[in-house]
Amino acid sequence: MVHPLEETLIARQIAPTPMRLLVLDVLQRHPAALSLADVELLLEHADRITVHRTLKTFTEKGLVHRIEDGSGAVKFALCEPQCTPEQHHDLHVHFFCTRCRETSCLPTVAVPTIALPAAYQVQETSLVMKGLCAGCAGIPTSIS
Amino acid sequence: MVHPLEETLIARQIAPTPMRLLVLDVLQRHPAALSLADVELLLEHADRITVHRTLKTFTEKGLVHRIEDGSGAVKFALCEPQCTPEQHHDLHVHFFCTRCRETSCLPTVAVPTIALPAAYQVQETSLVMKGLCAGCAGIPTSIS
DNA sequence: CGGACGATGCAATGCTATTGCATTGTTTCA
DNA sequence: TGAAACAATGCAATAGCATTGCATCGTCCG
Repeated sequence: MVHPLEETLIARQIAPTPMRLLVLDVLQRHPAALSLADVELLLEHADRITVHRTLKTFTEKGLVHRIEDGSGAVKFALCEPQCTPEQHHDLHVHFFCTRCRETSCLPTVAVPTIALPAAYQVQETSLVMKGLCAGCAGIPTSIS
Repeated sequence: MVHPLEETLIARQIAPTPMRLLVLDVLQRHPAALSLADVELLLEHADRITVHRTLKTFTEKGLVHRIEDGSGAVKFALCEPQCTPEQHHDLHVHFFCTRCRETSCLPTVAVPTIALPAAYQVQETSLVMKGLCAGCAGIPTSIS
């Protein structure tokens, strides 16, 4: 029987190499969006460049989407199953916690339709909210 | 009579040095948001670090706001008069043109109120739309 | 006049993303 | 089976933006 992780990659036409399975596994286990450095740390012995190219491949194949949360580093999170390489369905809000610096997807909060002057052709909308996440909101300010 | 540019700085409690007046002048003349490198180029003989610190000061004093448009470089644009250092009123949509790579503020397009689960404490909302701007939309794809 | 303070500018550094190139591993086909 | 063809990997090196350290300069104030 083929491993579920392998099936996920094959469904996206990505060759299921060991490294890619490891990266996918990390992404699936982690609820928050991960930066390149995050993945590198979580995998211990992984090469930074290989992880970088793996995430690039994943993005091009529509398996993950990029999130620019203003932290300086681009983060990555798994897409919904219906995403395609041409059209990322990451039309949900992303939340960046200024305390724990974690970025999470809020799949239940849709990005509203916004009307622009007719001359504009919109290809993509990115909506990032910043503040305190559910876990950090109740904790008084302190150095973690 | 005090120069209008000086008045703007003094109103924000920023000492009106020549360099700051130059940077402010560039920002006022330019309709699109400018990156650090943009300002540096437009001022020819300005030092990159000084411009950087000038923009940092302007941001802290509530004169300009930072825009992360995903181009890799942070861009800056003048705030509305009612902005304060504590609360930036940049609650308008920003538009990043993927063709001319210019980022512009759309003051007339407000960011809609978005309800999050109660546990979240929102401090800031950033909404960037990407596509073709009014000027580039009519031009057929070509290498500029 | 002289000290204090802020602003400026040069040099150097850190961090993230990215490319070049050689090696490894796997698939394909004769 | 064996060898070419191709993709994936990993080390080294580079590029670009942001940032800090430190010395200098200029101005304001006592």
